[in-house]
Amino acid sequence: MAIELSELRSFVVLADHLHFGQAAEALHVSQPALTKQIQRLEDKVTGPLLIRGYRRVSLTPAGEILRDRARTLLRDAEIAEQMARLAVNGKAGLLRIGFGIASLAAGLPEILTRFRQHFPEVQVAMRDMSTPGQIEALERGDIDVGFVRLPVERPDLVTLPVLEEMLVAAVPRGMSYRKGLSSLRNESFVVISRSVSTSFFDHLVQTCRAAGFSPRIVQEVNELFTVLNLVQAGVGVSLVPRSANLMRVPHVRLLDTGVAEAKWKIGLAWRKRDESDSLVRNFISLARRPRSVY
Amino acid sequence: MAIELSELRSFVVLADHLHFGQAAEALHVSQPALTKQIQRLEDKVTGPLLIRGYRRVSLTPAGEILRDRARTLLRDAEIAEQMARLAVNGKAGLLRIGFGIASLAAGLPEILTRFRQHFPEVQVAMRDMSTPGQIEALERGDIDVGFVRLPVERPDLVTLPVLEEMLVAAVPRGMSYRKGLSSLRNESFVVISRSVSTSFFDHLVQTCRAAGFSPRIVQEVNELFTVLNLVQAGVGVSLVPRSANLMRVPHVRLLDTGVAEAKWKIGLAWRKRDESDSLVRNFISLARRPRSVY
DNA sequence: CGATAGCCATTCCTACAAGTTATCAAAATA
DNA sequence: TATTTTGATAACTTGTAGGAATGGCTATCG
Repeated sequence: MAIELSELRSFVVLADHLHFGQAAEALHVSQPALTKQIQRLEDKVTGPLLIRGYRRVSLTPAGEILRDRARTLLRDAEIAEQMARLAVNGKAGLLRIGFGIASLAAGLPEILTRFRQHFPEVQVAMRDMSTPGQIEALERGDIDVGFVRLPVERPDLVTLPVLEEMLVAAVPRGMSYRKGLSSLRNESFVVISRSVSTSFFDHLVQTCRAAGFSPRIVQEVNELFTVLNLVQAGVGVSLVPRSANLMRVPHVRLLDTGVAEAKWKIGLAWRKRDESDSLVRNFISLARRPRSVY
Repeated sequence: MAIELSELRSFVVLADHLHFGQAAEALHVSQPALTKQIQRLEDKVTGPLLIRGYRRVSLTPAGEILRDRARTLLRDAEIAEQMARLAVNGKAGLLRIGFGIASLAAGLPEILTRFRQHFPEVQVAMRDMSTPGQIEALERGDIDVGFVRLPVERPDLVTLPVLEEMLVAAVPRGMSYRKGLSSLRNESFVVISRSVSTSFFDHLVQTCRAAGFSPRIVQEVNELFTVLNLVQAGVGVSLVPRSANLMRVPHVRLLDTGVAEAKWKIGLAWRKRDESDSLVRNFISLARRPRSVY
């Protein structure tokens, strides 16, 4: 028979009181019960842990060693139980989140901040990847939730629309925009590289097409922030997510395209079989709750 | 109710097998018993640790966390039990040993070596102190055993003669020693400082007195080895423990004094109330066993 | 010195908790 | 639809941990 934690708990309390009666009271058991618990423990370690003297109980050297080890053991057990309890409630563990260009500027940072506040014990791993990349990563189990461009139609994935995003024209101050998007038909375009996000790039081209022209792309960069700065510098114009206004680059105006195709939905995606995973569930329900946008 | 190690043991085995029937068999219990154990555990952490699918049991994220923590916890518990078991048998713990000038050269190193071989888990702390210092340290509980000059007469201490030691004359090669110790009546003496060991110093003077003279002390040093080297260098002569021959300083002869007072007994001393301390008992019984001397 | 008090061990009994056997229920094959 | 696999449930049994009462040892006190 191996040692049980309850025995160690009793032993540690006894080691603190050095008095069977008082320790028993502290443990809410009768004194004979404690005596027998300690005897069991002493049987298991094949020797005495305490010296029972007249009105004086003291620890043997072995008892002192076990007391010290038992203390840390009990603390560790406490922590293990606590962590498991947090984990089953989705309050601890590891959540791997995929996100793309647009979602970063949009609601993601705020959702993340809120999630961190609610579940400080959860480790969050962020992975920057395109929507198709996220879908593949979800199916392969490399990430747990993704911020994807909707719609996603996969039998094993579930999605939840989180917000509607739209492309707006980013033009330097002073540039004419009388006729809406088509005003930019002859301008130079600075865009995020197609290799960074195929879908975003394609969507930009698509939107221009809807306005009746093909954008003349003169520069491709990797960051949305860079795009805006190049627009400010007069290198060209661009179409960016409306949420880019959060970046507040001066002298750059963000203007409605007036084109229906400019809009798209961003949503959360996760595995259907993770519906029961409380960590994922917690994240979803937090993202679902109303939040300030822009 | 708090978690018990037996529950964690069952859970870990189940997490390894991922099959209730097989895990139950491995644990030598029936399958329903295991099912209930796991249910208890899941109650305690307030949520599921396993997903029971058709022909497929798998761990929840919380289950994985608990499995990992449980494993280290069980290992630690194992170690704690093992250490306690060793400790009650006097095979682990801390033994503080006092020793003086003479005992170091005498049997101590060998006893120590043997003790280390038999009880490798026992930490040994050595403290260099005189016989009266050791007696006081024993009574104050600062050391557990001491190598002392006998006799010791204290009601709360027990002693065991270990070996008989005697002072021998240390003279440089070529010096006359025809008439025994009294040959040295007019020589210069190099001795160990009285502040290092009062009893040793006094014993040296006592021995000379028995030979009919008072030693003329020209130098006091702190180490026996230094004494021998000064003798070799011709600074003077001395009386040293016979066991000093182990140091084998060349050109120094160690010669019998022919004086009964030169002899004394070295013994082990320990607290009477430590008779039940298996660590001390083990050391004593090892010291008691026959050993090679010189 | 016998009486007393303090304190742990022992004994005996009860009750609950944990185990066993037998059976059920769900899900995927064949 | 019958069968197989596998975990959950039900009903019953038993081991054992805990409670109350008692015993026994030891130092102190009147």
